[in-house]
Amino acid sequence: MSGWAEIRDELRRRIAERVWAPGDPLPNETALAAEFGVARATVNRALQSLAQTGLVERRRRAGTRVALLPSLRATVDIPVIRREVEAAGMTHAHEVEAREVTRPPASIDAEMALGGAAALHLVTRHDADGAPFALETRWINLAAAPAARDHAFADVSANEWLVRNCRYSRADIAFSAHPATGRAAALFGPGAAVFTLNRTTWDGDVSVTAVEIGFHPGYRMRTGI
Amino acid sequence: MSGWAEIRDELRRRIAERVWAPGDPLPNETALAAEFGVARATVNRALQSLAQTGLVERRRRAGTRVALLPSLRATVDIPVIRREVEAAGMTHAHEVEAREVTRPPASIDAEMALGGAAALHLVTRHDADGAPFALETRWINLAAAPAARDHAFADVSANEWLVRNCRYSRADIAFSAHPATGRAAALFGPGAAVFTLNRTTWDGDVSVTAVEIGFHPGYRMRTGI
DNA sequence: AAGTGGTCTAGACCACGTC
DNA sequence: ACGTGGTCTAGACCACTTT
Repeated sequence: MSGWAEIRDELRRRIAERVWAPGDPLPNETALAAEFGVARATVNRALQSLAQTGLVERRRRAGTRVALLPSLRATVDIPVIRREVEAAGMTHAHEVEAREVTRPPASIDAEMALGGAAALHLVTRHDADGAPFALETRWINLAAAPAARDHAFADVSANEWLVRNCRYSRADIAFSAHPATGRAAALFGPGAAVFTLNRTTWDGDVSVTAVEIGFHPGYRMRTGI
Repeated sequence: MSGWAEIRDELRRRIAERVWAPGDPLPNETALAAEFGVARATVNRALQSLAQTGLVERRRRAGTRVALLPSLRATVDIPVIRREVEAAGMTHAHEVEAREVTRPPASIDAEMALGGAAALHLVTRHDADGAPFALETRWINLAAAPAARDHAFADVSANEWLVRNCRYSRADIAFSAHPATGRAAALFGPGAAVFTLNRTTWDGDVSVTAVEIGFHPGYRMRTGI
């Protein structure tokens, strides 16, 4: 019982066994360090790890308490689609179905803060072993990525190209479900429920790209704690 | 430029500006510590933070490199539904629509490793301002939570009761989209696309509960980086 | 005012994986 | 074998927030 991970596990065990019930305060770091015979920094590492998952709440002066309603906090990995397909042992292909420079609809213009400027619009289909895997509808801010205007995105998908050639500092992400419409209905069947990922990427105050990815029926995004 | 967060930001800036391009190695911790005039532990903290988001990859002896394909890694907060509704300024109510002790279908039996034992089956509806918000279908392993057999779950939802009264060490989580069927079709409209969360919770090798929550059309689960 | 967690230091040893 | 990151220590100062 000396590493911070072991101390984390022991604290987690005590919380699970109600040694400290939800809402109860834990001993302070100095006391725990003395009990486990380690430096305070080691206990601090363990407690910060527990706080990150939401199991305990820490406030200066007030101390550390077991969370009353530990809402689960999970880390999801949002992979590059090609990688995800290949990791499943399937062959990935992608095809540009539409590509044009045009003014986006008002909702996209507002979300990307384009101020009425034209943007590059891309519709791309990802296939896994020849079957439609995901349909990607993307807008690229040409002010943030001017080189995209001259790129066909035939070999390298827009996502991979942007990841490699554009910088970004922040991303807003949302998951939802939508009935298949338009092209998605043709690919996935009318009335299919499409798992949808929306992501808007920012470099400082400038939007880089907004993308909506609709996944094939049966797609599951998995994670764990 | 002294705190670990400032050093993290500076390193992130350099990566964004291609001082170190994807795949490039960063200087080692000792060199960075010397450059920034801080202790190595401070640089270590900053680099661990970057590694956690997937921006850099670290291996002993091989050093730290900018990830080739930085797949986005986001932390999603899976809230207690009552909290989520109330946080939106709406009134939460929930109603138990079905409750029985029975043997679950084979898929649940396998997923929860029940070995054919009966479990508590609950169907619960969550409302926000009187409108259906989510439909919850839950199985509770009575071997792990025997007290659940005598609990009506009228006042406190099963989720909150379990969080407060059961321990768990691990959870598998999956998100997907499904067409509304059965009770969900009645609540959300036939053909609605239902954002679905599946979660199985474990205490060691014993499953505690498996729950499927279908959210109302229009529900979005948001996060960011 | 006082006690808590947050962070930093300078040094050390170790585990690991690449060379 | 050896250089890297991973971790730990003992001490210190600080920021914050509650009392």
